[in-house]
Amino acid sequence: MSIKKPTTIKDVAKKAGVSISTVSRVINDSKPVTSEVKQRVLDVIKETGYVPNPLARSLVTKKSQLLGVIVPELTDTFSAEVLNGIEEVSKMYNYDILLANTYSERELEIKSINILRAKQVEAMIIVSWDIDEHTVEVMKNTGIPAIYISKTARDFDIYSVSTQNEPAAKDMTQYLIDKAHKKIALVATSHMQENEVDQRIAGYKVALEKNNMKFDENLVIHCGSSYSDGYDSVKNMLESNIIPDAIFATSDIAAIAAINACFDSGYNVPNDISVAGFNDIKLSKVYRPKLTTVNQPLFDLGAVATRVVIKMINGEEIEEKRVELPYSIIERESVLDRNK
Amino acid sequence: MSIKKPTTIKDVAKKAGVSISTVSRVINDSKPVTSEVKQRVLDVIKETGYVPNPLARSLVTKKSQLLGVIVPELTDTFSAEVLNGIEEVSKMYNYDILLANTYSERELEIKSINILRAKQVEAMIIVSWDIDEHTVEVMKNTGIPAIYISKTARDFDIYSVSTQNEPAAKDMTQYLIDKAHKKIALVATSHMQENEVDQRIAGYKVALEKNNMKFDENLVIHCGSSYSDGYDSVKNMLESNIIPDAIFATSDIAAIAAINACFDSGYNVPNDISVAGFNDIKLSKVYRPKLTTVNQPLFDLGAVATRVVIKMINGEEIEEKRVELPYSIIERESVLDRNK
DNA sequence: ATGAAAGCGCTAACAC
DNA sequence: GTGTTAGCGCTTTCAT
Repeated sequence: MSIKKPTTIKDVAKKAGVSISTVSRVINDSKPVTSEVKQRVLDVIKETGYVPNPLARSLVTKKSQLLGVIVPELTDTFSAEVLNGIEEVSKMYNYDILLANTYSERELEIKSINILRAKQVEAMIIVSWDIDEHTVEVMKNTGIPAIYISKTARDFDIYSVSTQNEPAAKDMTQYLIDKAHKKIALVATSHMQENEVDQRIAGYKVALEKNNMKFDENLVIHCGSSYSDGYDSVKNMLESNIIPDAIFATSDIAAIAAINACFDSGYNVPNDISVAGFNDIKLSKVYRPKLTTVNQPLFDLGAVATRVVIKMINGEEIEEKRVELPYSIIERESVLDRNK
Repeated sequence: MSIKKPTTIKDVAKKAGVSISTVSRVINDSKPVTSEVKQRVLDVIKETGYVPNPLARSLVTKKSQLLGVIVPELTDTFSAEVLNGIEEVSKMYNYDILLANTYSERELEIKSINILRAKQVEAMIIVSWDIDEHTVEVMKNTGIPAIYISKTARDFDIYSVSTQNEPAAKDMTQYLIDKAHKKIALVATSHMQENEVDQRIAGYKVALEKNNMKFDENLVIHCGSSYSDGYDSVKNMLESNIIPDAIFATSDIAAIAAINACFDSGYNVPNDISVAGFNDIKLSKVYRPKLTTVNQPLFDLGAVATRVVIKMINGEEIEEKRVELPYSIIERESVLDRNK
């Protein structure tokens, strides 16, 4: 490991026979410089491989070109894909990402905010299953621009990007009804609290009412978000002899768990029971039967959030505090049309 | 968005009626300070909510407390889990992660190195499917400590962490042989080049030889790493009437693709054909039949790499340049014991 | 158009 | 033990 002191602006200035201010002007294009001098400086820069030290620059400009990103879980498809979108756009705008992972723990969330703040990030993007009031408070107190990517964003007065959950759930339920399903169970997964899936449950209810189908509490299963939670819940339902002709799960993982539970209880999917999911994770295309599900533009969620946050940094006007991206229903194999 | 100028060391010094050096000493514990004075400073810090500006600190200490992490793909389970390990350990050591995603593109890889370097990261962790010579060269030229997480690491004179690929493949092949499989196909997926799976192929060969089974070129399928690549290849093989009694895929995704291809060609897994994978991604526990596969300690790969790299930063001696972590075979349902 | 100099917030000699 | 001061590498007035 050779210890090579990096070239500084001083070195360049000396080599080019100009003052450091001139060098600064050249690299920032901030003030006119005689083209001849400019060229000389540029040559020296190329020759020495000089790279301005962003730390020093940030110290004076107060612009770190850093975006803080807080995710609840890295290994989760949702986060990963959103992160992809964030990464792509921030790169376009020459921002870098400072990453923090919270495992959905409140304390870690707040700690992360403080760390990222200390690191001088210019803005934060917070991905959360379930936004916490205290966290929002802490975030607001920092005075740093922030945007949330979360289904629960509408419960707070914050900038956010999300998908339209209620209509999506309504449409999927309607889709199931259109395919002549009479007894539709809902597997409502929640990460932390109940309230976050409320919108999807609401959508489910709306569709039912619209079709004069009565809402049956027994057909609504609340469970955790893990695979095994979903599996056990559905297994239980089936064993209690509550046999729906369709199951709408509010996450793909739960939907897959439901499919497996059905099979293990002797029911075929989709012949006996149809199953629909939510999220369109990669796996849903691969699993057999291929999952009919609701697609959310995960990448775009991240991309849009990043654009908004960069606008905020630049002091630009934000049209709407809450952006909702469109969803779409992806028809695959796990739902059978029972009309025929 | 209230514009509040953050408290600086000066403000604290003034409020506490001491010099800034004393404040510095208190916050860094770098020199003894009378406990009474210390308390006074601490009080002011608490009162004002002062947080030292790491940028300014880094500028003088040349320690950014930043780790650069380069991954080939964020949405990939492998990267995500490794990243998890990196995140966890770096947090322990008070380092933050600057993230770059390369989509396995050489150019982006090099660009990322330069960006991260400019951002003053103290070390880099590079996750790569297939290490590129030029990239290694560029990296070495930066003089920044680096460690690679890659199967192809052994081809270079670099610090690396990986799993023991060859023995793992050998063992899995042996396992298949032990279960009385006579005709074992190998689906060798590669991300970019051929050479990276060589070790696994080698392991496969070794096991075959050891059991006096002859190596049959026709049973080795080379294909890309995507699901559909794997699916198509296996489908083709089956349609060419090459019917193995076991398929060993060098990735779980390929293994799942193989399972689906078998089913679609009318073969039952594991009754007609056994299938084994590699990686033990989350999905492999959930898929039906549950996948028998090789587990790699993904999280640990990241964790260990981070520890090593931090040691390097601190100028500590590194015992071995190449660390290889143990693997294990996870027996699930996709392989049948044909001895009975 | 260019240079000199101040200063961003902090650490680390160096004095006392 | 504590204060003074010189930078770290850069941008940005303010002169010239």
